[in-house]
This record gives sequence, C-alpha cells and structure tokens, in this order.
Amino acid sequence: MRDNNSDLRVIRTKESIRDALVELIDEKGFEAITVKDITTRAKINRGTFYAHYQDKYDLMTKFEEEIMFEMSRIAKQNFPGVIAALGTNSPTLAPFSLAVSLFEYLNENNGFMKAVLGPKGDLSFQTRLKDFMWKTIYGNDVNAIIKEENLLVPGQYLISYIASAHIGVIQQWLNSGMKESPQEMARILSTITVNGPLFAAGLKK
Amino acid sequence: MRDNNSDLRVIRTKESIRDALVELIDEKGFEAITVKDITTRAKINRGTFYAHYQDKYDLMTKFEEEIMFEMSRIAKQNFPGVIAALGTNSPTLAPFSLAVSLFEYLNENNGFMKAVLGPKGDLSFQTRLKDFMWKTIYGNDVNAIIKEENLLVPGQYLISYIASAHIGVIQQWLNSGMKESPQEMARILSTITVNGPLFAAGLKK
DNA sequence: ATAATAAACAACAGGTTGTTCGTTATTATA
DNA sequence: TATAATAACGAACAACCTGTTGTTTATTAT
Repeated sequence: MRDNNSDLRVIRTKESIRDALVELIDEKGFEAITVKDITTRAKINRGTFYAHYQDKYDLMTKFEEEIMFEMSRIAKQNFPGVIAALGTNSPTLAPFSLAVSLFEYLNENNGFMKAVLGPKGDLSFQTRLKDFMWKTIYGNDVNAIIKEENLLVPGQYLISYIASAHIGVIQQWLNSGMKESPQEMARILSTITVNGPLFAAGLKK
Repeated sequence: MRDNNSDLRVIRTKESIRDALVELIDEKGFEAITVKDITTRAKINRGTFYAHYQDKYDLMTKFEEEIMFEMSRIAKQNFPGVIAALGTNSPTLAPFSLAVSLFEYLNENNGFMKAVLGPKGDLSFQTRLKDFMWKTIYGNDVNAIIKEENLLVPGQYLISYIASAHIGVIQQWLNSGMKESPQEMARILSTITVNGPLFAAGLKK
C-alpha cells in the first residue's frame, strides 16, 4: 500500500496551506478568506487544495481538531492531581501546574492561537473551546467534589462564567503580545478565580 | 424637505430586512448569509437592499450600533450610583439594579441578541461588546475607586476576566431559553463576582 | 391631484466555487 | 537506478453571488 500521508509532496503542500491560512487570518480575518487567497499565498494549484480539503471550513476544522486533541491530552494528564487537590485546603497547587502546561502549549502555537482566538478569528472554535472546558470540568468526576446542593448559583452559569473568563484572559494575553510568562498567567488566573474578581481588585478583604 | 426616513415604504423595507436577517442568522449563521438570501426572505428586490446598505456588514453594523447605543444609555443612567456604592460596605445594591436593567433590555431584544451572541453569530459584535464593557469599567471615574496599587493582578487581565465572564453567562442564558428572570440573573452574576467562583461552587467558606 | 421618490425589474461584468480534463513532475520502492 | 504510482499543475466549465446601472411601476406626502 502507498496511501499513507508520508509523501513529501503532501507534507509540503499541507504545510504551505496552513502557513498561508494563519497569515491570512491575521491579515483579513477567517471569514473574508477565499480558497483562492489561500492557494495563491501557498503557491499551489487551486485544484490541489480541493484534493486535500472540501473547503476552507474543512481545513480549519481539521487544524483546530489537532490543537484541541493536544490540549485535551495535556488536561487529561494533569487532571487526577487537580481533582485530588480541590478537596484539600490548598486547592491551588495542581490546578496551577495544569494552567502552566496549557499556557506553555498556547505559547508554542501562538501563531495559530492568536489568529483563531483573535477578533478576526473563528467563532466556532471559541464555541468548541468552551464546550471542551465544559466537558473537562463537568465530565471528570468533579461531581465527587462539587455537589449540586452546595452551589450558590446554577451549575451551568458557574461553568459558563469560569470558562468564558479564562478564555477572555487568554485572548487578552495573546493580543497584547504575550509579555507575561506562563507561570505568571497561571498565577493571575488562579488569584482571580480563587479569591474572586472583587478581592483581586483590592475592593474586598 | 422630504429626505427623512419617515416614508412608510422605507420603514417597511428596513423592518423586513432586519426580520429576515435575524431569522437567517439563527438558521445558517451570519457569515453564511448572502445578500440574496436576505432579500429573498424579506421579499424585496436585491437592488432595494443596496439602496439602503452597502453590504451585509453595513446592515449588521448599523443594527448593532443601535443596540450598543441603547445599552450605553442604560449604563450611563445607572453608573453614578454604582460608583458611589462600590466604596461602601454593601457594594452590591446599585450594580445589581444596573444588571437588572441590562438583562431586561436583553430580554426585550432577545431575538437579535440570541442570534448575534450565539454560536453562529457575529464575532465582531462580541469584540465590540467587550470593548464597551472595558470602556464602561475603565472610563467612568473608576480610577477614583480602583487604585492600580491595590490590584493583585494586572488591570487589563482583571477587566478581561470580568467582561468575558459576564458575556459568557449572558450567552448561556440566551441559549438555554432565558428561563431565569432578569433579577435572578443579576443575583447569579453578582454572587459569583463578589464572592468568587470557588465560593459560589461551595468549595470555600 | 400631482410631484417626488421608493421599489421593482432586468441586464452587466467581475469574481469565487467546485469539478474535471490531460499533462508534467516528484516520489517511493524493488 | 529504473519504473510504476501518484501528487501537483494548468486550463477550462457551469453555477452562483456581487455591485452597479438604467428604465419602469407603484406608493407616498403634501
């Protein structure tokens, strides 16, 4: 058999397409991009694009899925420790190291992440990223820690609050030049989440 | 003069266009919509559309600006009280009534809001909404209350956190059928923001 | 009643989209 | 290294959407 994806021409082509995509999202926004834009920038024939992807959405989805898969892997790796820590009196250590790992991954893929999470990015990715956080929070035996009867607000809103807040901070970090280290970002997020926004603002003791 | 926008034909046409737009965003998402879709649904000639708007983005922008203007009006109206309350020991009363007013407004315009803030909506509107919250928080003499030296985290991340969190909760509310009252939603948001997510989850006393 | 003008209708060039040819160039492998 | 497989190319296609324009019809304000 010879139908593998190891043909150098395929690898080269796909890489050119991805590079072109990231550049173009930054320049004109994902939705304004045409397949012709991509192939012109990637210096390949338009027909070649359609040999690999159905359309620009298919391309984007496949790209995003790889990113999500990797983030999921990192999360799964660190989650047992997080669950264990949440029950204790110092619920910041394990979540902190998970956050650091994720920020390091974002840092490595900052070209794509900045483009896709930016103001000209892809709304569906942000939606999927929130879904991912939902499932990560809800699906991982958190029920063992967080009991419905202890919640002061409906669970769905609490999760939406936390997930959106975290993504918002990530976006701000990416768009303002990633000047803080992954460690510092993890500290910022856990400070606000553990103590609350008002405390972090110095308005509450 | 007769160049006013009071001609019944104009009013009828613009209303048809807006109704069609909201319907179509819900069905196929803003970006997938063509001008032809809109005019077919609105039962008007395509040329008529171009007599009023440059393209679908122009239509969307004008629609959104009216919404933003109204939200800004509501915010400005309630802000003096919010500023005053933040300094006191009960910093929830005035912000609470502002939140109620805003949720009531969202409720009135739920067709548009649900469409535009939903997963098939308009990313640029969400970006503009965050900018609006930024300016509302930063620009309104908050400096008199929030002092940079008291912040435990950089101000830009704190604001991004709060703004994104609030929008996320609003989205969740709109997409899950708006079953809670504006009052209840205001309570939920202030509970999490004042006491912090971990406290609201029952994980902290 | 009538002048003003919004909306409809029709046609236009220019652009993008998928798709399909035959041809050329590159690759994997024996 | 020779060769069979196949990726990529170039060109062409109908179908569709976009703005725009000129003409005609219908509605509106006064």
